[in-house]
Amino acid sequence: MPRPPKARAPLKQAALELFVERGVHAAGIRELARHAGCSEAALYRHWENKEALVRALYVEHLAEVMALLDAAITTAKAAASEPLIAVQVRQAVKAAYRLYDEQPLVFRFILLIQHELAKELPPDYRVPNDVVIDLIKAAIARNEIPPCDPALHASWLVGMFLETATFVLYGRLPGPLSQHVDGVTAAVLRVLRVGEAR
Amino acid sequence: MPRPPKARAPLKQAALELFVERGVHAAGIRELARHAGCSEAALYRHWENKEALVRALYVEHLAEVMALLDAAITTAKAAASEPLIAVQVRQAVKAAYRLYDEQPLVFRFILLIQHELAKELPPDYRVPNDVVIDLIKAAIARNEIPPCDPALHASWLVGMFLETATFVLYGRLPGPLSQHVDGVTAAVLRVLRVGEAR
Amino acid sequence: MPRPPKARAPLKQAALELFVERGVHAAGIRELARHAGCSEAALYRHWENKEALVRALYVEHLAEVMALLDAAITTAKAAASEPLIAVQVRQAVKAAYRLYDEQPLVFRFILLIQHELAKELPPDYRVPNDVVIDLIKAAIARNEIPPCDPALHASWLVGMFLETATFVLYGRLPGPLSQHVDGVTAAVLRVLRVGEAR
Amino acid sequence: MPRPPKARAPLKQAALELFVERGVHAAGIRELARHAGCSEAALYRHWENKEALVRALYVEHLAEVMALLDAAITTAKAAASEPLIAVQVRQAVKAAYRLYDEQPLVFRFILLIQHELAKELPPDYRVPNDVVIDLIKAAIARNEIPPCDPALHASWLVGMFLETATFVLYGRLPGPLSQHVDGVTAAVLRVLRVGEAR
DNA sequence: AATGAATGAGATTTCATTCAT
DNA sequence: AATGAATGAAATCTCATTCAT
Repeated sequence: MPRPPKARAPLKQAALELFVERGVHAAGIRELARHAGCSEAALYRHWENKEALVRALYVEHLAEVMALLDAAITTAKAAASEPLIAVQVRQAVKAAYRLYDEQPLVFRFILLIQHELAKELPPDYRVPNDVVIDLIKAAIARNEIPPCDPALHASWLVGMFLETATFVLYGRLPGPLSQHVDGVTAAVLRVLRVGEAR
Repeated sequence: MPRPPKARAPLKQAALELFVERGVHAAGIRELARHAGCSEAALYRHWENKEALVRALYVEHLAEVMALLDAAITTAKAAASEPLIAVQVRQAVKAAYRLYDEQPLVFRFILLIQHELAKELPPDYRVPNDVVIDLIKAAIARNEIPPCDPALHASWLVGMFLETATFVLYGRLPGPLSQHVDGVTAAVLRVLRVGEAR
Repeated sequence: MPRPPKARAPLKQAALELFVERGVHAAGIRELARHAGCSEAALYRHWENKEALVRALYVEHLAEVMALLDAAITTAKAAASEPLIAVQVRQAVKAAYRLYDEQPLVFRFILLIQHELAKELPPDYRVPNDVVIDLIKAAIARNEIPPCDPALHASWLVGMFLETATFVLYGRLPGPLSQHVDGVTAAVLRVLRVGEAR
Repeated sequence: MPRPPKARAPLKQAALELFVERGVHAAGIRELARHAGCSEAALYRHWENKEALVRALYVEHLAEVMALLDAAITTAKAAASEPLIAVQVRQAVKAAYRLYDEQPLVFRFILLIQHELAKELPPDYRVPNDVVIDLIKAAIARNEIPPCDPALHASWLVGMFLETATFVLYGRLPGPLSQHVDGVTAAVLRVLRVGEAR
């Protein structure tokens, strides 16, 4: 029975904090180790190198988010008053915004490095954007919204969703972010023309 | 009479290109100088250091964008068929997206570093977000859209606008970006409930 | 009739100020030029290079000090109550301390770089220390003080003289330095055993 | 268990040698490292930067000197023929000059950078000058010397003490410095008017 | 197993000086 | 004649990584 690794979790936490606070490149191994309360060499026991730690963090947290979204969307049930897409959007936004409020670092970290890491992921790697596109396609198929370009509309949904969070982050909107779930949902439904389907 | 500066403009151009292509931190002074065809030290005659060059680039191009938006918005005229806000949004989006298509580097550079530099600007510095907020306030005042939270709705407009560009940038949507002007405008107007004002 | 050089004097003044304030090496040509209100290249019109400027400043001001001391010493007249050496010491100290109070930069500059430049001067170059040694030799010859090692006693005179100034400089003693002329003189005379000659 | 530091001591020794020999600024990190037989980066594991190394050297060696002086002064015993102050001065000068003769680098290093570093020390930091001032105050209190301004007289003692060393350093006086202990002591006692109290 | 030391490569920046206008 | 631009060389420092204990 091997003893559990002692430096792994603190390093991940320190990395999350420092990467978000100071940028991935600006946070050096020395700082990381100090923050985590371990040695600099410890990192190399658990990951190949710094870049691998970054990738691992990204992939793991992205998987969390994906699971969150998938759960929110697949468990959604249409109600008498509301089509499925409406419930799905609300649930998804609610789940994501709760994550933001509870673990802002995770959310911000993903935002922060998605652009840098976009090229490194395998091209068929499924990301939240894909979830949204599929969501829209399904709603069209169910005739809940008029036919439209799914990618284009997905970009709008994602944009509204993200920028609300950004505004809260920079203090342009009051937090917690969760209070804006209904607002965002309503706006999204307007963009999708829910209920206007032929 | 000293000789006229010969390295300044090439350095700015090289910075724009390399910062966008490889990231601000990954592009080193050596590379900048090589691209600009000058010595590394030349940079330090024109800017205090690399960071100052980044800031200068950001501020200058941001001013360009602000001028663009202001011009688009102030020259807009309401038509019989359309309220002023609709024309303003279309003009603004069109102007910005044309910039993106014609000088993608400028647009991408601003996108790229806005988060890093947000904190460095003086807190009362007027940024595009402020333009959008004012735009919405004015539309409310003119009774063209129902009363709403201007900052919240601004975040949505900005989000839709930006994410469309991001999707094009990463190949999720086809370019040129200008072809999406009308789509974005229509979606924005739906979010603002143009014409639904009581 | 050539026009008088315009940058020479300001550069010398700026050099004196900055060299004393920040150290000879820490004050760069750029800073010098800015302080002097001229171009960086101007320095090279008037001196071979930076080092030559330093040397020139040193030599010129040292000559001033030497002239000061020589004048003070040669114009001194013995009185009924006081032997010549006593008057000479008082006059010399008075002259030097007045310089300190009126042009502290000159005094401090000489102190500052004497160690660095000691090696560069021609070995027979006459410096204040030599003046003091000669002063003591003459006093011995005149039988005003008992025979002694002139260099050794000179080191003490110079040490007392300089350290008093240093204490004032660092606020360990109150200024102006001139108020300490009589004290230093009296102490010096005790060290020299004036009046104890056999 | 990491490996024990192997570069720290050699770096300190090299710094002492090179700083004294060529000046703090003229001795570069490369030269330091070469002399110490380690990499340039090693310096930065043990000190924040070059300046911190200089400061550390200064503070450490200054503490040595202070301990030396304190020991010399507190172990001094008055004799029938000599008041306490006389013995204290002789012991202190002897101890300090022995240090000079045995470890000239230490002594010269302190002399060399005292002016640059004076400002950096905390204002209440106790330096040799303070020891001398206290020495004089105590002698006055014991009625061994007439009342006088302790700081003023301290400046003279320190000046005589230091300048003797400086003269030896520059070859104006023969070495070893220790041969001048009695001379300096006698001169100091004359300045202090030992035995003239009352 | 785990540490802090050590390192080579390279980053940014400074400098005194020369150059082109 | 006088300037600010330009520059090569070198300075200081940082970094991710490897090493010896």
